[in-house]
Amino acid sequence: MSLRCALLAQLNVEELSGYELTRRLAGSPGLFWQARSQQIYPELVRLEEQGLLTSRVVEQASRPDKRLYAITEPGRDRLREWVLSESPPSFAKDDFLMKVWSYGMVDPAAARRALSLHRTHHELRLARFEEAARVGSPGGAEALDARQFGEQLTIHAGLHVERSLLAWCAMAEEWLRERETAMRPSATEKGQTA
Amino acid sequence: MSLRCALLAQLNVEELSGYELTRRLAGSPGLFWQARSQQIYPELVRLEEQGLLTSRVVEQASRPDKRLYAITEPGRDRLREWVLSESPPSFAKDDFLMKVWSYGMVDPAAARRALSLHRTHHELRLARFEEAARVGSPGGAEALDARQFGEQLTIHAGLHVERSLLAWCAMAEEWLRERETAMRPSATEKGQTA
DNA sequence: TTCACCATGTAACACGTTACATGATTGG
DNA sequence: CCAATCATGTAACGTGTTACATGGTGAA
Repeated sequence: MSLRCALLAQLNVEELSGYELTRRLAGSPGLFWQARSQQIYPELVRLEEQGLLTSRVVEQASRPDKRLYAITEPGRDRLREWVLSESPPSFAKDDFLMKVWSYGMVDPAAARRALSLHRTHHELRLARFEEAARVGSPGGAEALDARQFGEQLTIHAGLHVERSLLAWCAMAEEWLRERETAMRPSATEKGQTA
Repeated sequence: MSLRCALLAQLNVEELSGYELTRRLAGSPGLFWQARSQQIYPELVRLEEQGLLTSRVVEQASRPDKRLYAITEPGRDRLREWVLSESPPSFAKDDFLMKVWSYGMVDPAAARRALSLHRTHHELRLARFEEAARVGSPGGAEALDARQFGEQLTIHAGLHVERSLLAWCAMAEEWLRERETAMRPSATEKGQTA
């Protein structure tokens, strides 16, 4: 439903090919919304059928030909409407937290290792967001054009979330360390229940 | 894939019916993983076919009979393995942030209204997490049993994330206010591009 | 020559949501 | 009598992933 609108949002800025859209959705917007080419190409066809996009083939020497998609007026209308529509927050469906839910039932030391590995993922993501923030706003806090403005907002959302999750990881590791030492003396069966 | 394990995690604590599991996954752990009965019942059947669960029918007077599911040893093995397995962070696929990406292209005042509505959702969720933290750890910081330990960890993850998102909302609303006033003087065509 | 990049797809499957369907008991 | 709660499902659909498939160009 909203891959549809993610594509419209990109094409609202400029004309792009399916290939280039695929690359975009692995870049900065892809930090919180990724999609694969196999999903994108058919979706573009559907959007054109619905009149939200038009396309034209551009012949290229020394490269395969490509089909450039452009947004139409109905497409812009659809996008505008969608952008301002309400959306419930979607921090639901988290694999990792479902695992953490059982951390009281496994060996605390093993849990702590898993957690610390997970933390490295978030450190990496934070670094990516920081990089994106630097690259995306060269003129500093102000002087953002229309596209950069929204992009920077989303990047900062990422920064906020990643930092808070790293803080949580530190707290959780501490909890596990405490649990570890609290269980050590009496833990003849290694404290495993799960 | 991990609804499977979400169910195993619940049943690792106690024997439950499909109905009760449905209720659980709309409660405290369900704050970050929800599933509907229509998905749960068939999944339980599949898990039993695979030998990860067993079930027995309990006849009830004055209530419909119910089928209680219990985890088996292979089920526990599967769960243990899953709990400690690596999972990449999953803050991907966020509808709302995809919308925010286009906030530079719509009327800033309208965007700010949408954002402020979104903020109320997060305020509500934060309140739910705070309530869950209070109810779930009556004995204070320590004295958590095996189940409460993991549950509290996940609840605190929720607390961290919700607070950071509220901070971000405040920042974003401020950005939009600034953009609003910056555009107002020269904005004869109301500043809409999208 | 081999690898990476450009460029576009199809097919099968897994996962999740919506809508529909049934039927008993308890409390207001 | 009506609504809510207990209890369990089926069917259709939409979305997303994995695997498979093709073929040209440019650089090392």
